[in-house]
Amino acid sequence: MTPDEATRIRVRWPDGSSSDVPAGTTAGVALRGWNPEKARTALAALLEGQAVDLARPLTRDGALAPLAFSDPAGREVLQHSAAHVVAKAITELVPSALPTVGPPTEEGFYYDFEMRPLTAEDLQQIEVRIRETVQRKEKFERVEVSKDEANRLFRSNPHKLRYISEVPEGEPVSIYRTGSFTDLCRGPHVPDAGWLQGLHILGFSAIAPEASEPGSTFQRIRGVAFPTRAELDAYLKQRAEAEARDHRVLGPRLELFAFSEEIPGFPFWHPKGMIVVRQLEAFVREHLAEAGYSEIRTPLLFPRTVYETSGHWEHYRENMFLTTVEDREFGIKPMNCPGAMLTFRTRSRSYRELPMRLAEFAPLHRLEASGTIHGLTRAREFVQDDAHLFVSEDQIPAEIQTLFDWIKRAMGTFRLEWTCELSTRPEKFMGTIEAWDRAEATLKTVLDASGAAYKVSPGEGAFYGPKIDIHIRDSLGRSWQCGTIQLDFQIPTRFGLQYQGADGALHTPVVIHRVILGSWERFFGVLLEHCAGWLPPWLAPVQVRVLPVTERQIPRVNELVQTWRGAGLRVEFTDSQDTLSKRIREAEVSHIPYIVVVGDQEVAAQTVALRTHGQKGQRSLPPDDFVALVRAKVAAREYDP
RNA sequence: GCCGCGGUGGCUCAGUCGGUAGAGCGGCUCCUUGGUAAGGAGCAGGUCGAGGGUUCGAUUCCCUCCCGCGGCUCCA
Repeated sequence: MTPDEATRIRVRWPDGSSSDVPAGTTAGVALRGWNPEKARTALAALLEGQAVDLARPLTRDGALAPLAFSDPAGREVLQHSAAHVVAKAITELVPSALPTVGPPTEEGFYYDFEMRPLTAEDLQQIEVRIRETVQRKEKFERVEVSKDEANRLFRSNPHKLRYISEVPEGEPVSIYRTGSFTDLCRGPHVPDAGWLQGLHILGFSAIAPEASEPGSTFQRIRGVAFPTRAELDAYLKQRAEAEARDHRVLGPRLELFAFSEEIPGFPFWHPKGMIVVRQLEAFVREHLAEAGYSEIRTPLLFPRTVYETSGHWEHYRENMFLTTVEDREFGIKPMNCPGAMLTFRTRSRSYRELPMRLAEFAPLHRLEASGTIHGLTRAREFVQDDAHLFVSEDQIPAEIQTLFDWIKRAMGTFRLEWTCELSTRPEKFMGTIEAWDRAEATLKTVLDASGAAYKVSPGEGAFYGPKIDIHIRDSLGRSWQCGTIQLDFQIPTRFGLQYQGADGALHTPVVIHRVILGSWERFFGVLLEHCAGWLPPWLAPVQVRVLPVTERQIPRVNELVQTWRGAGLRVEFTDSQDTLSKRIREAEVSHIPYIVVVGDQEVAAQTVALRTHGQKGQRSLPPDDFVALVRAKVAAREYDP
């Protein structure tokens, strides 16, 4: 029909070149004409920066680029296409299932359905159907329809009808068909399901029903997709390795900590784990000394009245362990704030005392929902490296800047990647909106000045103030909040805290609640996974294991162990009952960084044979040199042995 | 707390279509005295998560609870 065929349009390519193609040429065909090699790995295209299907006809001049799986946006296209194929399988298997949304995620994708709970048998059936769809290379076809038409198509699915109603009036609604399955979707998608050779279901679970639909049940099925089977296999292998470093497995195996069925969520720190905790404490205390902190110790338990003052009774009671003694209600403290506030309030204070920085490492108890307990990273009892800074408003930026610098340094010591988040006023909050706005603006100013990239999470603040959170990731990529800096204009007022200013008038201080590592528990859990159980020498509970080759060297080994312990090294030795190879293996699986072997040669030469984790082979050196080496690594808190 | 899956010696797992259980590692003992990731032999160790029900008989089937795992919600 088209006179347009005569019309040619100009396509600009990423390499700066451009070509003329007939109007109506699809993005895919144009790409092949430009660069067949790049077109081969393209699963979609970028048209003027916007992801589109390869089947999209080009209608006007513009910039066009291939979109491959290696591009984050391309990866999302593949994940989203995978979600459609999964939804197709589920709706075939359970026709009453109502698809809701199926977005890509950081790891892969999920798709939520209003439907009955899935079972393991369902999963097998789903996988069979997915394989069929992929093998048949079923096409993804885009169709644009009117809103009325879309409403007719999805009339049996209230969720989709709601999404359709959100499309601006007059705009066409796009839908995608894959075989028998039709979904409301903006797209784009891969051309066909043959791109999903590496589609894998990670699992399914119930999700909380939407508030508007009480009584209904929703299921989420999660998965991940790769263009090839080989890429999926590589991913699964890496994932299995990550699972092997789970701190919940490593902790008991390395005798660091354990949990008991008797009291879930409460860590038992074993002797070796306690050594690590003490080292972490020392690390943080060094900073406290440099930065002008004082350490305090306050009650673990407060009466209800104190929590009513602090606001915990109203806002946090359901997460507290409560008890009644002599007809008075008490709560075990879930946070250190009340103790710090009462400490400040002991006597009248002067502006000359500010900033007053009070640190407290006390066990905290929170009645976390049973289903959320997760080893050390989510426990019901834990100790934070906590402090409360009582400051005047003009002291806030400098204090937060110092904290930020320290966080950067600390994370560098542990070689942890971290991300930053600014959380703002939640629905349940104390105080005035004006005070909140001021606090949020202050944090934002400091963050902007620091140059750190951060994301804003509206409504995620604590009930008493906005906060900056530091997140680190565990071995499976789950993100955990560790450090946090929270500005609080509320609690000081509620406790009636005051100091006398230079002007002679009484002022209310601002409180900065802050933790750096978070809690020993969570931080250590993540760190253990990060280093796969190979703690840096300064943290390793046993730094050195000494092995005599035969029992002839036992006296020499005893001598070395005595000397080295005197020099502050954490040393163990094993006797000669097992073969040397066996004892080396035991030391390796115990994740001891330095293994020292002493045989007749070493006794004669007055040396030791050193095997260091992460280094090939072994070397011979005088005992004093070895001590100096380890002490230097420990003193500098070096990460590698 | 919600949904799904699971629970067999300290650990990892096999097994019993209902007739009270096996292995490897680890532990202990003995032999071996060895040169950089598992030397050999023997022994000990389990009321099969707990309680109730069905049954002549339950670790096995059913119910409840506890604990664990994966998600959801929530959080240091």
